[in-house]
Amino acid sequence: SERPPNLVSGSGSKAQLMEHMERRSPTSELWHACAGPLVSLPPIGSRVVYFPQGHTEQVAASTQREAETHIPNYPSLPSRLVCLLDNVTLHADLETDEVYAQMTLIPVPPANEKEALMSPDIGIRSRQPTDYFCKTLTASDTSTHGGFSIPRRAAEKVFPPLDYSQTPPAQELKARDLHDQEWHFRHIYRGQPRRHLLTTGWSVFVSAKRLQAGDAVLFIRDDKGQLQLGIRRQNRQQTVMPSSVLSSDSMHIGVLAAANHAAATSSRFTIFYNPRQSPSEFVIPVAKYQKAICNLQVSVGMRFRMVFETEESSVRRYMGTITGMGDLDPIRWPNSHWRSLKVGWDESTAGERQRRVSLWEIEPLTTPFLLCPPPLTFRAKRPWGGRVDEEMDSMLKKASFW
Amino acid sequence: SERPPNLVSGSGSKAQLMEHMERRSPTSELWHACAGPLVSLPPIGSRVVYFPQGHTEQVAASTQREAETHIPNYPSLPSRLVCLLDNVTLHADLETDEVYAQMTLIPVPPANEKEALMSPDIGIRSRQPTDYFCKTLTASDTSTHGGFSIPRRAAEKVFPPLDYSQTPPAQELKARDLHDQEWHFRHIYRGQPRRHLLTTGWSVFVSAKRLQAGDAVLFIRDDKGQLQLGIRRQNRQQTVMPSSVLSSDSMHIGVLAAANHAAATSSRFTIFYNPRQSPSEFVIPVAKYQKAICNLQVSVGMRFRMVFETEESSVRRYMGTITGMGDLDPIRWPNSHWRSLKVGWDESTAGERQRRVSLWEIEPLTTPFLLCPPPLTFRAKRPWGGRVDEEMDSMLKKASFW
DNA sequence: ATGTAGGCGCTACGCCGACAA
DNA sequence: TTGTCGGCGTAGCGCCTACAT
Repeated sequence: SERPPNLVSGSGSKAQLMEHMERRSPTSELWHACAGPLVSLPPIGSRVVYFPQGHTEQVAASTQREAETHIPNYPSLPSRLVCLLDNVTLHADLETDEVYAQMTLIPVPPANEKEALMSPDIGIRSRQPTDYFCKTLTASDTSTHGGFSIPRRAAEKVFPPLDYSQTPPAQELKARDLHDQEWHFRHIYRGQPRRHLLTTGWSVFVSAKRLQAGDAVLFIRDDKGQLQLGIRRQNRQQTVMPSSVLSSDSMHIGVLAAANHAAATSSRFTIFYNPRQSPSEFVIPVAKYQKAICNLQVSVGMRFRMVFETEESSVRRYMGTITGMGDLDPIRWPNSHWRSLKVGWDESTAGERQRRVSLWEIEPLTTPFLLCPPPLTFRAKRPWGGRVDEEMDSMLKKASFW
Repeated sequence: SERPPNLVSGSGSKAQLMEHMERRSPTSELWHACAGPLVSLPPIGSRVVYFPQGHTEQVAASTQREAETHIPNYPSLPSRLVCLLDNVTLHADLETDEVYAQMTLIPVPPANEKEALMSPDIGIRSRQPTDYFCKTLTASDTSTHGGFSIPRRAAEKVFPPLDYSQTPPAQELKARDLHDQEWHFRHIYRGQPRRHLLTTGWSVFVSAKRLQAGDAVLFIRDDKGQLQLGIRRQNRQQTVMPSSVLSSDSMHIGVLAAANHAAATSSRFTIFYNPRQSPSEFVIPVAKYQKAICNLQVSVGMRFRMVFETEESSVRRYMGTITGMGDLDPIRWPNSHWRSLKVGWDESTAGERQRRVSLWEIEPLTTPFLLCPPPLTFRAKRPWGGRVDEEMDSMLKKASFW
């Protein structure tokens, strides 16, 4: 069998020079594929609820420092801020390819908060791409000894079909990463039994991205038929970032002071949301928040389900019971709904699942008890929403409360 | 001639796993060698003057964003804060080996500021190690084609002497980097004409540290005769760090809010000082500050000298003239001494030298005019100080003012 | 269906002088 | 004195199949 031609990874070598310049934003499809099935971003122009508490949790997770006690209080900063989502841009870290979103928020003046909270749910949940696959790399995939073994169904679903009359069938694939950088691979179907492989070009990709066994790669075919590829690193490393720029305390204070100042002046402020770093979303569509707060009557002992991402990047629901309710931080953030529920999980493997969750994260199993009038457009038709909303709807219908 | 034995870079392979854990702080000698000859840190327990303005300049340099206009004002935060330097720890970035210092400061209550400003100069300037060398890497040094060419004098000064009876003379060198990680090199004296080279082990070091031509390595022999090695990267990259954790605005605000809160409560706060990133030192010994403010009568047209670091990491003085005086930011920081002097430089190659400097950075060429009484211990004997102080002393002696 | 290992060709890494500059 | 190059030997990269799970 003939040797493969000398494929040069086109822009791969020049990449070193451009390493620290972002060329283009990732496509929405690729970004969401990397972010995972649980992540959805509220649409630009919609109203959201911002939780400083959740934001500081993300910073703490990034700096690997817990919040210190000597952080100043901002008595005028409420535990939740209703905001206009002025802008959202998608990004990927230049070092790690970790995805994050930059959001600019404009706090709604307190006088208009109530009204804003009633704004309709115009959210179109960003859906996962359909023609994509994600594979966790094995030791063989990342070793220098060979190439990348493509799961059969994955190759047939997303890669262009091979010409099986060739012996062996092979083609050159081009795929663009989150920074719009192009990578070249030789895709071949060979071996006994037959299998799909990426050979030439794969190792330069692995070493350039510093992939290790346990990390995952992800290929999608976009609506133009072009291939894109992304990375999901194993939780292990996740950019520990001791920063050396700002102390964790100053970062913590910076989050609060920025939000406080923006709230006081109704001016724009900017935050970064790292879906795979942050323990929970801290920018929530008002409708989702409002439904959870007003429509659900929760109580200790109540059973619920909650969605989690599986190893294979699909979703799975875990069952649990509410074991308590109350402020996570009664001193600093009294009367906050952030992680106000203490919960226990049914399965014994629940080691790493949170012991505290927020109202809007759970799907109750009992019929909800309505406390507030629903938003005006509540029964209006709208695009296919997330599962939580969908099930809320069906439950409300069953309750036939009005 | 026989082939070299198979040297394995001892901890180099395991290093991957430990990549994100700091093992030990750099030694003071190595840290200062990497920081360069201009950098000195005030001693723990001494009084210092902290400039929020200078601190935000460093943050701006790190995030590559200029300070935005919509940063809130902190009217109660003065442009300079007299502080007790509670602690200093030395560090090196785990990704880049860039050195930085973590300082914890405790603001002195305004009532005691005047007194604190008069505290004696107990500073022992951290001296550069004597047995060290620093070489900027050439294309040959960093290419995969060969090893590292050691300047002759450098090798003879810092490396253990070779046994020149061998043919060729060679030895194994071990050196620890800023993270106390050990690296192994084969040191050989060969070629026609004879020269010192590092061969085996060098390329793994270059690729692990991602060194490029233009970066510099630096070897020192410490007081126990052990070798240490550090890195000074070319200004080019210098960890651009788009962060993805905190917006540059929030960082900026965080610096100010943290200082403001610490000043208001006389409580400890933490800052990072990146000597090779920051345009200027922003934590100054009170004595140095006080001398510059009180003892110098500066005026437009006055000639001065100022110390800069040369390419070869030694020092050199440039001549200039004061062309103006006034606040750098009259709105936000009125009556600040931070970069209050506008200057012009004699040499036409002054492209990258600052157009604005602070009083304590310059050495005036005229006899100083004393305005305030000197600190009590001013004439007391003290350890060998930095050049600026030394010259100040001699000038004051010549002036024979009292 | 796909992870790992043995076989083995060949590239490029890296050790060596020879030259300049 | 020291930067770069042509020369080469060989380690290990990477393409292939076999085999196991």
